[in-house]
Amino acid sequence: MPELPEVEVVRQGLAEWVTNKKIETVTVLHPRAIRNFPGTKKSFSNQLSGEKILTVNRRGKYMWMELSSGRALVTHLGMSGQVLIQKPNHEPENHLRIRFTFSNYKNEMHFVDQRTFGGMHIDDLVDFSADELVPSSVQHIARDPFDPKFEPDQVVEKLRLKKTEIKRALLDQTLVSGIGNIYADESLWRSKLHWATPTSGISKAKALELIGHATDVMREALAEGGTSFDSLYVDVNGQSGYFERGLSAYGREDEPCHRCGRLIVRDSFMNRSSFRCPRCQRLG
DNA sequence: GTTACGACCTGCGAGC
DNA sequence: TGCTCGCAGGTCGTAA
Repeated sequence: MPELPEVEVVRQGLAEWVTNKKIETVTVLHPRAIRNFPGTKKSFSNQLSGEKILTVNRRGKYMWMELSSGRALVTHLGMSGQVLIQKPNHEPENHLRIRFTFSNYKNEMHFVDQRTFGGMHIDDLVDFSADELVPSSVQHIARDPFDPKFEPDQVVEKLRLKKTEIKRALLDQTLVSGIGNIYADESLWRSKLHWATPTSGISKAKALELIGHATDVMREALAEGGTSFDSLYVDVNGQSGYFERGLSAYGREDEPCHRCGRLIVRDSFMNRSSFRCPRCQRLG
């Protein structure tokens, strides 16, 4: 599932291949892929045709391409989204949703999404802080740990004011962005915290340790090209990452804890799974 | 204002 | 073999 490291891998690939490329045609093959765009498929295509891609940026799991008109093409991969660079005669993917061609580049850009939780839309760029523009639809997203201006102290301060469970807070993209189910479980395992620990009961030092572990585990994953459980997560060239073998909790139900040997358990949490060591990560 | 929860969506695998 | 059902989970809207 694309979380911060996986989206960053895609962003880096896109920055390499589509910067300074001029969009010629845009074909929308599934309406849900542009559900956050207020216009029609045709107007989406018309608004993008002729635009030059200047930069490829990211905040948390949101990615956007800054366009020559001053607007942005915003992309969220959702659960199964991929942005692929393909040769012009490439067989269309089963779940190809949007196809882009360029006037000064022979290859195509394909937005592929099996579960259609992801999508693209066009947005205005607005001031976020000094010399920093973000799409208006991304304004509410907090800085992620890869952001040079990310301040762990501020996150910890806000986190400790919340009245909720620690994992729920980690997944709150308005508090700290980029963390999804996989890296939340890994950070909690490294910090020896149960997912249901109340945020109000966590010391400042422990909360800082947790944010530090979240940052570390996502940096390690980025260095390995991200985490892949299946063919749903790949980079722009269709290659999978290798961090799955670096995981200590997520997806390891009934396997021994790397620290104490007890078998990892799976709990149901927020209608999804949460993996933890029953000895290292006890509640209270 | 804050928190909790259901809905959205599709392919895959387990179970019958 | 073929069918049904549960599961995967990021985000948003709505209810409390």
